[in-house]
Amino acid sequence: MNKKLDDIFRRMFAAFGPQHWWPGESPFEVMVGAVLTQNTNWGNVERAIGRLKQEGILSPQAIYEIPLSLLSSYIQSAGYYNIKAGRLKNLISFFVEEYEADTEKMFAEDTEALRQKLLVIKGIGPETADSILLYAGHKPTFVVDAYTQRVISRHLLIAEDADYEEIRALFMDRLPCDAALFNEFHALFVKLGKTYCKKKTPLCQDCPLNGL
DNA sequence: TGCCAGGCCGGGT
DNA sequence: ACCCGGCATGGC
Repeated sequence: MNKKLDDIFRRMFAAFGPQHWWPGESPFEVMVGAVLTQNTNWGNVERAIGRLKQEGILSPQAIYEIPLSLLSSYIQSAGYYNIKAGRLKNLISFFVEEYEADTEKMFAEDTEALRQKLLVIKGIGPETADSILLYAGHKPTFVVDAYTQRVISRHLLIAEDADYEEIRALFMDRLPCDAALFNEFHALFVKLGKTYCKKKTPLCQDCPLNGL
């Protein structure tokens, strides 16, 4: 394990403890949440998921069959609801048609092969695909998000203009390939980012990573 | 009150 | 191959 990354992980873990991600009750719920949370506050997503439950349609078959306009009205609180309704449909259609809505079957596939298939789906980009693989499938892939990017560029670990795959490779090349580690690491980046590394505060005062 | 949140796509250069 | 506008709600 790379020393600098090890230090970062230890400091974040010491500061915040285990994050218990993903906050969802089933692999399927994680898949839905992964789409709904695109560029969106998690609180708004929870409300949308609650609504889907309340309407009794938080299941692959129900989402597969429901009219697009009705789906978008239920997920309104998550924002971008017209776009996201379509993206959800795309993902769930793939899930139903290719794997009979069976997560066991889907995640039995080779991780890298499945990742490439997810990336073909319209509305599923690298972060959403990796979130599904890691948090729904417990597959060892590193999730990179805006917080991860901001934190590591502020702490001078990588060029500011590094792209997604570059940053993902940085972690995957230097860490043991362990889904539980990747899970906690990413969740801690989000926690740290929310607490100390916001956009508006260029100086991360009291950030546990200061002085590394 | 504006700015921001656990992105991604499509069209233009 | 990049760059940018669009998509939208709710909390602080």
